[in-house]
Amino acid sequence: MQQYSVKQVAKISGVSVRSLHLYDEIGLLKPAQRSEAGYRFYGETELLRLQQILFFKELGFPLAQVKQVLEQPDFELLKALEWQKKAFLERRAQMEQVLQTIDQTILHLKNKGVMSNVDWLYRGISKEQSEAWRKEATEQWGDAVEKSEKSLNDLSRAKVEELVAEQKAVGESLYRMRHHDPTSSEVQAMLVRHYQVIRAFWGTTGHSDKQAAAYAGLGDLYLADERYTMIDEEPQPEYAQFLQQAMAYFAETRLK
Amino acid sequence: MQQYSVKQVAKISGVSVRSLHLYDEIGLLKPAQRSEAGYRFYGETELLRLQQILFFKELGFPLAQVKQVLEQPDFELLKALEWQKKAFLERRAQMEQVLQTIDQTILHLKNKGVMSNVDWLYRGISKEQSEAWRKEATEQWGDAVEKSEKSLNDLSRAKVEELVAEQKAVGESLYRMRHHDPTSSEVQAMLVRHYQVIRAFWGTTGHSDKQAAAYAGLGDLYLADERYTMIDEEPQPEYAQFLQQAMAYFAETRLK
DNA sequence: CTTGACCCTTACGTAAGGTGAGCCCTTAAC
DNA sequence: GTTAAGGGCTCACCTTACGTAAGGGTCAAG
Repeated sequence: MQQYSVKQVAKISGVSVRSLHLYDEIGLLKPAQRSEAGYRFYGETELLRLQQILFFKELGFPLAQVKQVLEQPDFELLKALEWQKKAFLERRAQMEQVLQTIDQTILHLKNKGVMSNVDWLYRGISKEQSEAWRKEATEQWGDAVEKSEKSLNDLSRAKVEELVAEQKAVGESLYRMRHHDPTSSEVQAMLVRHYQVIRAFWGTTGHSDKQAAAYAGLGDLYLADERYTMIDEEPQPEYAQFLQQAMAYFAETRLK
Repeated sequence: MQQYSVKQVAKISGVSVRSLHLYDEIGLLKPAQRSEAGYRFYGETELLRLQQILFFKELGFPLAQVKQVLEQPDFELLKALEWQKKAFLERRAQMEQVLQTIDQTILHLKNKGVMSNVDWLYRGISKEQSEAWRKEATEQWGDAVEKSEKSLNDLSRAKVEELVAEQKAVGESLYRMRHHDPTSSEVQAMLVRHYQVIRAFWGTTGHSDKQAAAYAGLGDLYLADERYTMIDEEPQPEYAQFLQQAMAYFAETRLK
């Protein structure tokens, strides 16, 4: 029967020698024999068991649970696996959102040159946290700007106030038009003003293609995150939908 | 100006008091003031910074890097974000695979009742590890069975040998037919034998619907993991494709 | 004046090892 | 016969981002 030293097992299995020591120590994987000098030697059986250990480790089980699972009959295993699957699905969903956040942040940064802290700050935060912020943000449009006022160091205070007022007015107008056709001329005309405001906040760099993408992206953002279109603490999904469509159309027809 | 105690900040932001202490200690987030008695008090500015911290933490940055990022200009941030995105995409891809593995394992367990250690053992293992195993598994069909022989305690040794031989023969026959139509009668006839062998290994429990699903699932597995259809260390993707199609057809027409 | 809710610091525990020191074993080369 | 290399062993401290006391100070209300 074949005997393998720690180094050999490490090489075969890809785990470190230290890990093997650890697994031995916690009784997860004991060597088949010890030489007189205390050297560990593993057989085929142990390699097989190591495979199982790595399998469950890869699934995200902590070592203690791996140990349990390998000692338990199949029934428990099944339950453990299904539990693990649920946890995995959750984590994946969360990752999806984080990825979106990263993408949008990158987009914003690229098209802005300078970070204004206006938008991205409030994204990708976990439920309770945003919950808390929501309470403080009674009025979406004005408040977000006000909060980030400090960081808009490239704009004068007067300019900021002007923009806030304009933003507010535009927002209200658009909201009143929420049942119009998003591609209609009156809506699109209002979007010109909206676009100007946004540009003023973001600075006006980059190629026009990129600007189009950025503006359309902002529309998607409104759709993806209800906080952007909340009015008096109430989310407005159809308004978000309307805005997104209008902005996409605007980007397509005016900015390309 | 508003002042917040640790407890209040914790409640607002959702982080623990301990974390705030830690962030203070490592200089990531210092309170605006300390009272005479040493009490920490945070202002709006600090809450804002905390939001940023949480944002990057959510993106998976270690605290040390968060600190760096918040001190660096935007340029570095952009690079960091894109780097992070790549890492994220990788992790997601890996998760996808693990999820598949879990699903298949669950399926196998459910349709088998008893775990045979034949298949699932060799799945979901990282590259280097499977690399090592691959070297030892010169002959896929026979070897995998031989290796798991010990655990097939419900089958006699003679029976196992018979099955191994049959499995081998069937596998070779199927391989020779790999350019035939997967739905042809000669292929499907051979699949009957294949199915018998598989059933013998797995035990024969469960509803026929489930058996159909399991058998088709095994076909998918052949397609998903080249190790199942390797011949002389060479992966055989078209053979895998052929097998998967043939088995899916078989499951659909004979097992439902 | 006491009670209870806060706050502080200090310090140990956690998971899964990485890294290194100090020392022993075995083997091949000189 | 010795020596150097390459393992191997144990012991023990380091890491991340906190959790969880322990032991003691502060502050407002009753």
